[in-house]
Amino acid sequence: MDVARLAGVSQKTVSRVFNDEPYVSADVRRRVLDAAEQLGYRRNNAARALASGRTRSIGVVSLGTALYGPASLLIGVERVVRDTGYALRVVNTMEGDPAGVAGAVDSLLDQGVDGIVISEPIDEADADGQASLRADVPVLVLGAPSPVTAPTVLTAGDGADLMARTATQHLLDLGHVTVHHLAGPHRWYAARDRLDGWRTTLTAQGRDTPPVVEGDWSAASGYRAGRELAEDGDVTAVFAANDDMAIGLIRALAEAGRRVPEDVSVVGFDDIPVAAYVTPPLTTVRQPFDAVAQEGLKRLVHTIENPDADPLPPSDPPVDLIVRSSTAPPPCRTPPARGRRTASRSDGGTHRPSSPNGGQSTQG
Amino acid sequence: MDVARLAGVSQKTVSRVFNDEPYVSADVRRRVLDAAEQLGYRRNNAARALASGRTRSIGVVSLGTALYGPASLLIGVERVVRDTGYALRVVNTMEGDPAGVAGAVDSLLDQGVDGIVISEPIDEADADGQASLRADVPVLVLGAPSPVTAPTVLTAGDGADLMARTATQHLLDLGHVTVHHLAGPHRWYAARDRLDGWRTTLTAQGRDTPPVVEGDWSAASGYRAGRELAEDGDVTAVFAANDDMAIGLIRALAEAGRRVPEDVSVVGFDDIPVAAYVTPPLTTVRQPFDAVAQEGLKRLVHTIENPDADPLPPSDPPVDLIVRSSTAPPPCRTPPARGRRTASRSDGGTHRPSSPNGGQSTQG
DNA sequence: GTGAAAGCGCTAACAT
DNA sequence: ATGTTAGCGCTTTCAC
Repeated sequence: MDVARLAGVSQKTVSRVFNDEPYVSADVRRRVLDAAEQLGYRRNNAARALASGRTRSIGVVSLGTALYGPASLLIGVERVVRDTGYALRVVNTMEGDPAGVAGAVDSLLDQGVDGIVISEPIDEADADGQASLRADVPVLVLGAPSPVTAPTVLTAGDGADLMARTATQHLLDLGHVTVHHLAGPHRWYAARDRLDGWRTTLTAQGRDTPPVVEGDWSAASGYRAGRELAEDGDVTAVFAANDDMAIGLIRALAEAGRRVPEDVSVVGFDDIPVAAYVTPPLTTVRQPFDAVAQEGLKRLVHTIENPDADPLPPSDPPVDLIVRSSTAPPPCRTPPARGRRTASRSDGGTHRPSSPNGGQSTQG
Repeated sequence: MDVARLAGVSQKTVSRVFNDEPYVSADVRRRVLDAAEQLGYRRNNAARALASGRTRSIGVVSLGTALYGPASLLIGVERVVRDTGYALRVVNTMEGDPAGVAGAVDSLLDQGVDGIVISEPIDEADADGQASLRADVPVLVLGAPSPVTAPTVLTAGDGADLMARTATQHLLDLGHVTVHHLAGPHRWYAARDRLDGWRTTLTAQGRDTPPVVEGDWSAASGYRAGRELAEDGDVTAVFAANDDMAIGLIRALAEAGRRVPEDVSVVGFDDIPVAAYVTPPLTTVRQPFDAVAQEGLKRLVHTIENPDADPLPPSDPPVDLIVRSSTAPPPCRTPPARGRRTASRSDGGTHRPSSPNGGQSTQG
């Protein structure tokens, strides 16, 4: 190694300097650093990985979608991974991808990673996929438990259940007799979590559990669901599994002459950036993406670096319900004359004195 | 190597099989594959990289934001990179990050990548950063030219200019006397491109160039800008540099009693998923993220694998203006009685027979 | 068509 | 505090 020669020391000493190992005199350290600087030296990671058996990189399996949730989670993961000194390798899976998550994990294993993060897992199409999801490095599953075989399997961010309960409860507290649910695709753990939270809250209070309408996270699917729901005069409150669907839903409701929130209250999920600015400003649950990523990665890295120690215990992230203007008490039980609303026109309730930025926030 | 022993061949032959090199008999290939299968063998990438001097991975510097544009671009890049057989390393830069893009590039170089993609570059805070952005591998800059020093510097996706011209022209064609512009942060190349396109169109037709209002891409900033613009009775058309700002803008306009599109037309940029479902459905320009990523990466990989050949020539992506309901001809010059609209309420034009999904699309 | 030898640039283990 | 010796698992080069 040229740096060693230039600094007049052994290769091993250079290695020591760059790895911040003890037992290098200040003088030697300086000489090495200078020599390296002068030569524009940067240590070869491939050689390092080969010799040490560790790649110092973490792989993440992410959904190939610009949906706010998955994208935010990925960003959070990147930041934390980099802070811990690891590099990040990313592999996306598209929904319906034949190779799926198993294929993505495999490709990460091929590349060589010290740990794997599976973000927002969904069920694979074929049942036999179950067994094939195995890794020989620790795995962190974000958003839900998942059938993975690995030396250590960690879970974080599975708090959607509680958040969904909070959202549903908010509607109930407003006086609604029951709450309808516009769910995400059933294959998504995240969607099932939210659905469970909703159902749990309803049954715990002895309320009716109306049939679930399932969307695909898109505003378009929310719109379709909205047309359906608008038919049913009994619907006074809907909890949508994400904000995009809530927005589509509100539009369909408005077009059908059902005002939000006067006739129907809607709660979303995610708190996407435009949520405060649509009409009406959306009441929603903000997901703590960064906190989840941070907490999960901390435990994953701990496990990577202390394979024999006990894994760190999980900790629950906060629930953050943002109350804006899409929710209100239900309309009076003895409704005014049916002719009261004109069928062909609608508005989203902009007549309220509005301050979109705000919305009171409730920690729970 | 155990596989070699089990198959009764040399190490080199195993290598040949796994690299699809010629000159291996079908029989031997089978034996090797079987042995590998049996042993659960997967080749060690670190060793491969060390011996060959190529890491077969590409690094991408991305903005650490869930904004639709950057996120979509990243997804496109990942897909294409994986299709070409490379691995993807990701480093995010936050706006205002002291290390910035230069730091990100450096960390990628440290990790060892064969090429670098810089997505959506923005100006660094300090002027002296210019010189430090150098890499010893080919670089692809997505979205704009950028001062980078590297063996090869490629550019793709710098067509925002043309798209902005199309958007502005659409408004002019509708009969508006001039068009206001709600720009993105000036530090972003993408924002400047759009601004340039807007200005060019206006001056080319001898129109007035109203002062630019600058936002930060967020709906909140669009809302602020909207309050300002609503004061000015001359404003009949606004081209917003992204959809989020357009949505905030529309809300502010609505609150001020200015109807969209009857009083003011608004065009957005991006075509985010909810664009068709907000009120009114947004006319916007769809960005061809996938096409840009694909085209750019194809050229980058070509350069990586044929360092001495001439780089492939760039090709222009299509422009896709989606006309929905937020644009219309300007109000009559001799306006109807002022009392026609009730000041305290507003709607976004939902009275139109609406089909949010649609919107006619114009290839240009 | 196949194999032998050398070495990529590090780190691990053991000197000194 | 610093140096020596071995490899890590592959690809390269050249020989057969």
